[in-house]
Amino acid sequence: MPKLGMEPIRREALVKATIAEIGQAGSLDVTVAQIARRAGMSSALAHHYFGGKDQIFLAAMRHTLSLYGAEVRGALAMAHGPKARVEAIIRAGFTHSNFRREVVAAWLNFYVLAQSDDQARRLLAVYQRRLHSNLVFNLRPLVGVRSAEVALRIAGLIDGLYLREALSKEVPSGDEATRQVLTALSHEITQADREPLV
Amino acid sequence: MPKLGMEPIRREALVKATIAEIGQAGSLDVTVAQIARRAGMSSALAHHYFGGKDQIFLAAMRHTLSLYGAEVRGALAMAHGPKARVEAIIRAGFTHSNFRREVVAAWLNFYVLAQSDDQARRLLAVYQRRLHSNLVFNLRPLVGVRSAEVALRIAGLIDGLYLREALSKEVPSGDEATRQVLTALSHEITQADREPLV
DNA sequence: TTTTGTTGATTGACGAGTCAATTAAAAACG
DNA sequence: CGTTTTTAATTGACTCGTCAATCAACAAAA
Repeated sequence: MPKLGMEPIRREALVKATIAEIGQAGSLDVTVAQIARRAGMSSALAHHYFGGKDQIFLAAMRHTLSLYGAEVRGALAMAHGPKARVEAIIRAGFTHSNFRREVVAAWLNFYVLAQSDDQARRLLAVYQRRLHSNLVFNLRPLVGVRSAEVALRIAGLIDGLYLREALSKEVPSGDEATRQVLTALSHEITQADREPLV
Repeated sequence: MPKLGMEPIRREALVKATIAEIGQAGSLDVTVAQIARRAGMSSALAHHYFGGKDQIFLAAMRHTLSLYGAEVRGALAMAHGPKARVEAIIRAGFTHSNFRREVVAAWLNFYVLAQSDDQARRLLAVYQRRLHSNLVFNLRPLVGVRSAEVALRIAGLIDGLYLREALSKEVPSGDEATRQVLTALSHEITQADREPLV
């Protein structure tokens, strides 16, 4: 059986299975055996490749975050002008691939994990900072010095809508959430229009 | 030792200890023994009064939620006029007693629990609906028919800022968060001013 | 003597992590 | 080109620890 070069394949399968399992359970109370079974291998093999449960979770987290990061970068590359760029950032968060139930559940649980696990916390912090500075930078031409503050509110609203999605039983509607954030954004811009320099 | 009427005292101690323990651990991975020790009794007694771990968590949840509910009602009673009432609702969420690290951590974990536990989900849903309809009702005179939508954004922003607080290592600043939400609120109102009927 | 409070000890289940053993591909060798 | 050796892949069985839940027993108030 031993075909060479299985490692990357197994790792990927495990990462995917982890997300799926977390999504189904709705929590991190998921056994290595469950994950391994879903990925079509023994739990011993999962340990062999990842070393431990923590590592598996971390890998799944990195995967989710890097997927999100790629989506943001891709959208930014297409967009011209600050407003389009901000919109691109907002839209990326609610893309179909980022806004599926399982992925949202994974995010929520990563937040929880980040409260006790330092590596998880750092990982999340990196992505949060990246999102924030992306927003601040591109908001500057639109809302001036209020840019930092506006970025906080926009990012906060995005997080909040994510959270609500995690709870609702319906199929996630990224479009609706996007619309809400874009509306908030337009309010912020209008406001800047009224009081150009505060 | 057996003094009569210990039950309510023990229950309360356990509920408080549960919140504290969840806050410290940052997760629901907390043993009954830990909770009981913090509350100054044996784990057997905790089981005796609550029946099981789930019940203890649920009780802690109800406590947190009812505390929050009381705060909202109290603030609403004081406030006159729609704008003051909306502000009161917003402020209540970031009160010192509701915005301590442990309480925020508890909320976050309750969200997670609600994904898998139906009782928890229902409990949270009740409070979310209550908050929502409170907002909608009082926003009506301020923003007209957009009231439902605005309530969604305000509530979302509140949740989002909560979430961020759970992660940040600093001491929670309720004032700052309140300011952000109030600013968003004022944008919404201004907007309504411009386009009275959409 | 009944009721309420209380606990130490125990049970039973579950799950993370380890290990020795097995398979088969690949590489080294003559 | 056969043969031997190494190496990656893979797992079943096992260990060890933890923890929820139970129970029998004791203490003291009513």
